[in-house]
Amino acid sequence: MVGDAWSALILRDASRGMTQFDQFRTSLGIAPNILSRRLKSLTEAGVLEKRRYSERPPRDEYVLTEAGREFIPILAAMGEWGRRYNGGGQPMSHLVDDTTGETIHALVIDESTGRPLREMPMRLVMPAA
Amino acid sequence: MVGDAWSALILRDASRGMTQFDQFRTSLGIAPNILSRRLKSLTEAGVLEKRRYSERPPRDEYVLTEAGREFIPILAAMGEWGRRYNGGGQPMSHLVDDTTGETIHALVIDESTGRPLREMPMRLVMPAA
DNA sequence: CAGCATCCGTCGCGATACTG
DNA sequence: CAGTATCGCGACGGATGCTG
Repeated sequence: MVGDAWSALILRDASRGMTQFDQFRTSLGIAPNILSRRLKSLTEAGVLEKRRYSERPPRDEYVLTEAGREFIPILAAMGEWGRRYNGGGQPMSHLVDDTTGETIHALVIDESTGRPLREMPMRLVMPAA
Repeated sequence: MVGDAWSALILRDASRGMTQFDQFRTSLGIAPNILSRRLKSLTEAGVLEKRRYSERPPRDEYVLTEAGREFIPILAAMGEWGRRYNGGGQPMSHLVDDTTGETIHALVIDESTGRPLREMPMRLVMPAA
């Protein structure tokens, strides 16, 4: 779903409250036809929802669905990883808690035990063929 | 890094202990030239390491680096997401704790507060231009 | 402001054949 | 077992122009 050059960035911007076509366009510097294509595919994938917020003139906005909102932490985890292993000491964007201002470090755990997945021995179980 | 059709699947298989060219090839049904290309790019990305384990005949194996191992939980989180929002009730592969047999549910939290990122108000801070 | 239509270049994948 | 060489195709991104 985000295996292309732009979709992940669009979702990131959407999580920051961006909703309009032109906001995405100017924020990302993406060609309008490409943005249109990606917004459509993200909508069809069920992570964005197109909503008409004005009839005259007709205006649509794109907002994250629940599935889309639930995907944002994964983007955050990818960001955390990139900062650690590909940052190279350069200053990079990062997340901060909007209430305390503290830097956020994304970590993937097992929900029931609370243990980091990184240190858990696990097995992938395939469905019955 | 995994924005193509195969790299994520290769890393997944590598996390299950797969190391050899032909293991990946038969497991995934990928064309050999493509596999070669992807193994090279993943190696250059620093998530796989090529190691010679036999001199005569020359044999190499591909093993996850620390960066590669640290990426696996992110794949797990993506799998969890897909199961929830794109599974459609169909039987899918899932992770189990290898010691207890319990099903693992990946969750992204903030490391210092322990709160799920999903329910945290956050802000993306850009580096100084 | 919010797109769609068209055309075009590039890159990644797939199939096949071949090598040490 | 572990790749390389070659070819064709499709998907994606980019530029440009047009519409309501």
